Amino acid sequence: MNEELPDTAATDDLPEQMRIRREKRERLLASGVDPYPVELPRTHTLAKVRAAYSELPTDTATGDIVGVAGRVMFLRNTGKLCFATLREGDGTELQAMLSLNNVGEEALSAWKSDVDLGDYVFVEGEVITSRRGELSVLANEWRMASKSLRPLPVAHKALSEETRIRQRYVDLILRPQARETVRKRSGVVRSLRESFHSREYLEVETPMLQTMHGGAAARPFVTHSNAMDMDLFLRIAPELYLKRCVVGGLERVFEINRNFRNEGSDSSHSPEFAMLEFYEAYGTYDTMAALTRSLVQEAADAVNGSQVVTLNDGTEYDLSGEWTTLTMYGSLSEAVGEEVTPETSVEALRKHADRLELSVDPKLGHGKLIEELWEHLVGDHLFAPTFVRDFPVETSPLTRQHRSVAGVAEKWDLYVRGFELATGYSELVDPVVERERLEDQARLGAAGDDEAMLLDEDFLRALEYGMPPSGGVGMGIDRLLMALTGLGIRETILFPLVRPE
RNA sequence: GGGGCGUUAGCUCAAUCGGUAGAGCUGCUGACUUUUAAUCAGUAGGUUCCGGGUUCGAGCCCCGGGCGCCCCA
Repeated sequence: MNEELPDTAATDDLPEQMRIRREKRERLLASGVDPYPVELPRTHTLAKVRAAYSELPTDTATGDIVGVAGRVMFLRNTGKLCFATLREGDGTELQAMLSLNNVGEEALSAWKSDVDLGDYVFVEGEVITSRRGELSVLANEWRMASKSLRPLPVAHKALSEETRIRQRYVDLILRPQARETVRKRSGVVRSLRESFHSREYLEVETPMLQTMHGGAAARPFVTHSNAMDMDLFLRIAPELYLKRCVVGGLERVFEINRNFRNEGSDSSHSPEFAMLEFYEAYGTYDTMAALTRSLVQEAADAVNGSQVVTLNDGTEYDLSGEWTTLTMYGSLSEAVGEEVTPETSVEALRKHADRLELSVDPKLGHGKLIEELWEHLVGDHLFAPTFVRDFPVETSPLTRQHRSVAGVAEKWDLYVRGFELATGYSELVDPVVERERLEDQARLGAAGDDEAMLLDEDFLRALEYGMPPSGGVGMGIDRLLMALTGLGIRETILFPLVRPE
């Protein structure tokens, strides 16, 4: 953004309200007052004053002197008595009062002429309650702590969604829920880490800049290393590195970090998103499902104090207890009213699609058709937390075949409130089969499928040293927040990608 | 990729058929020693997203572009 410099020439072009604030800053400087002092004799946070004097009756003077600071969120100046509501980081507010008797004429008139909504100020004075019972600091002295040069948007009208996202800092100043969402997110991530640490998992950080992308079907972002003179990919998944960790004997590992997928964004997709992946030696897709449920329930408890969470729109969502488990073919058979199995022909599946007036790409094979039909008939209607398991082998190339059911893979997806929250596997660890599957994928890539993977020889070499039987899970952090709050993905991500203004 | 809608004061929004761009809050000046979206009086504030066109005259109509939202693929 090309911002105007605050020199005199540019100042003339600014809107009146910004010009006035810049003039106030200049005036303070000219009179020897630093509008941005380095240090303030603050003795208490606003929260500490509130906590210490929570029981103070109306219209009481304590004789206790404190120094407090905060952003001015409310101003009410009368002739000889001024009120301001100060606010600090967690949203705690405390009133400051400036009376002619206590601060004197000069300081009071300086307050009235210098302080605007949005400024940070410091106030030193006595803790009292006003006649209306409001806990307040009755100032003996005040100072500018940081002069704000931009007027805050009016507090009584909602900011447009675009402004909320583009200027999240303003959203955070104005909207308690914006602050609450950030705290919830932090609480969720902290809860996940604690859940893993209590289960003897190690947190690792694997490459985000990769020479080959893999571990998922998605288009990568491409960048370039000048020093190495080669193209690099931003990772689409950490999977192949986390499996290398398991090969190396790190038998329980997790990673929470960003993935990047060069695809569109909508209410549940963002090109840059936070992902949790975790792998456990000797785990299976059953044990991983149980662990995933615990992680989500523990996160709900941590940030909501309950496994029944209250969503944005006021409705409740129950995450407690056991969750429903379906098989993909079983639930699809029930939905179409006819047995569908891994042996069902492509023609038969296409007939079901036609009958449902679901237009499908004629190039789709059995696996993709099954998934399309399933999403349309079953997945889109799932609301309560549900594991759907045993996917077509063909669409899960890096997953183990089911130990006893032919044609399906030991994979589940977790659906919550109608969207996919997580996916788990009994991992494929046979290096020969893995090589076949990856080679098939690489051939698809050569044939022009942008979502196919490259052949990662180093990953195959790692597997050839032997990977213990393992379970693995990927879960979207942004989506976990969506599940726990009912918000859209652009509200759970602090600074979503937007085009420059 | 296709279609629809939007873009106007610091913020949220009006503006009839193409005919002087308005309101609320905010701001500024003044009054008020108990305010909680204070009240009262006065007052200021505009590249109507950008570029071109039609017209006596364009926020409005036409063409192109930017940004955003929604629906479809």
